[in-house]
Amino acid sequence: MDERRSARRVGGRRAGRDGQPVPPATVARLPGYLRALQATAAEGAVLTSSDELAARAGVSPAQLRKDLSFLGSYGRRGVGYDVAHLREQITVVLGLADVRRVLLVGVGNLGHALANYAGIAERGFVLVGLVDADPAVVGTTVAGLVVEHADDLRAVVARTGATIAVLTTPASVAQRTCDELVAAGVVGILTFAPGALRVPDHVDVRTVDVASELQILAFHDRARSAGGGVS
Amino acid sequence: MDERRSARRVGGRRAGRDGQPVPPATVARLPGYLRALQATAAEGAVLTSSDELAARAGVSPAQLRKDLSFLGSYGRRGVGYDVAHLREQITVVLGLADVRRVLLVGVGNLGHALANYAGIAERGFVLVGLVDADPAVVGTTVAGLVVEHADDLRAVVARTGATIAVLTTPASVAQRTCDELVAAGVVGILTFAPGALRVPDHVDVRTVDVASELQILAFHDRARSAGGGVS
DNA sequence: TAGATTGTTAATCGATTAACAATC
DNA sequence: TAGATTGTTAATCGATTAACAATC
Repeated sequence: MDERRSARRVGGRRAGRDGQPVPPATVARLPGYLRALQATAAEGAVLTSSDELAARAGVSPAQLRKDLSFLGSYGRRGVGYDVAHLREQITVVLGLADVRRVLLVGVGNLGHALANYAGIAERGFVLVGLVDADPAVVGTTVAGLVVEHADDLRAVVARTGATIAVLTTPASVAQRTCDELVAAGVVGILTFAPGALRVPDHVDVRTVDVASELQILAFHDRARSAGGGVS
Repeated sequence: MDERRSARRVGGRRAGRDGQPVPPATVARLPGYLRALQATAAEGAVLTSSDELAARAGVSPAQLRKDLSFLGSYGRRGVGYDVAHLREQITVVLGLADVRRVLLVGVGNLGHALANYAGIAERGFVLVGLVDADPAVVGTTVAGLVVEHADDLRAVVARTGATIAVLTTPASVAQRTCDELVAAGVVGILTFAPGALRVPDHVDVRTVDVASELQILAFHDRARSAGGGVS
């Protein structure tokens, strides 16, 4: 086993260059750094600093340097970071060196919007399939793909080689669909259905719940107005 | 000033019943508990336990009890929690006792889908306005509301009394639109545009970045396949 | 009373921050 | 060399977990 090629795991967490695991909180910020670097590169800058990059990403310079230190030492003291090189390193760490294949399940209003969302393709992914249970939707073309039937989900995953799925079905069928995706071999699921999904340990779930986000905002809204007394 | 009615603040964080602040991590889980309680109530249960509720919400019973303890003591030892009462308490804490008015800015594919998303109304919010910069969209009716022009944003906020905004504009105009929302008096913003938004301290921002979520999933996907050697 | 289940405590764990030595 | 900026350390802070006394 070639240690330079293989990924070493430390306590179930992917190891960085030096064998240290990358903390989840750091992983969650890496996409923001990558995006900030792309903006910097677009302006033609060759070098950048933790100050500049942190400002763009909306974190503190200390936080940024700490995060990058988990990946390795990609900056030069007194100089800064090479934009192209750091961009490349983060791309590799995030697993975006190879394009990831994404399957979208549930082509309703939201699924339709996401299928046409350019940001997905721009940031390392290919949409390889669309699946829905509604006969009226199956067979139609959305974002250049023909929508296939939910009954064929397993075959679609096998044929397309999708490893990541976006789940935009009604909440009532989310868990069942999730189970089918897992059975088909998908290892990452981004769900927009409210409610917790149960998955085996080797599967990763991220949940976007719009109403929950609004409720969190409402908490602060209330905290703000309650003291002041708007009357 | 009546202490029983007014909200006390501790270090800028809203205080719970006993004056202790509610930790952000706890606040972020409250919507999940509320939803679990609604499901429990829908099944006709009058009492529930930390075990059952935690399982539904996808957290540990210890976590749930700890979280609820920040709000006060709403359970009975040896008995459990009264579903209706706990539901009411969390609703109040989250600031959902009064319906919150939401403005949606950017009626493209995604904005259109969100405007029609029933979950928003079901969970304590009213959509009170739609705004877009595209003359082809302004004047059309979406989700029962006539889309107004972005130039009138300030007037729309004033007229509708919206305190929370959903931002689904292109990334290029997100910061400018955000500034206008803040100037108009909005105190909570849920943005779907990638990239950090700068806002004053009294404004709360939550960001949903679909591509970032996928990239986080890609990290784990890579971690998984790199060790195993698929070929 | 006996059994069940909360609310709270203390211990552990992970994340953030600040400061500065290393080094370009 | 002098100035700049990283990478790392140590301190602080916040979140999670496990255990159990309180109490229904």
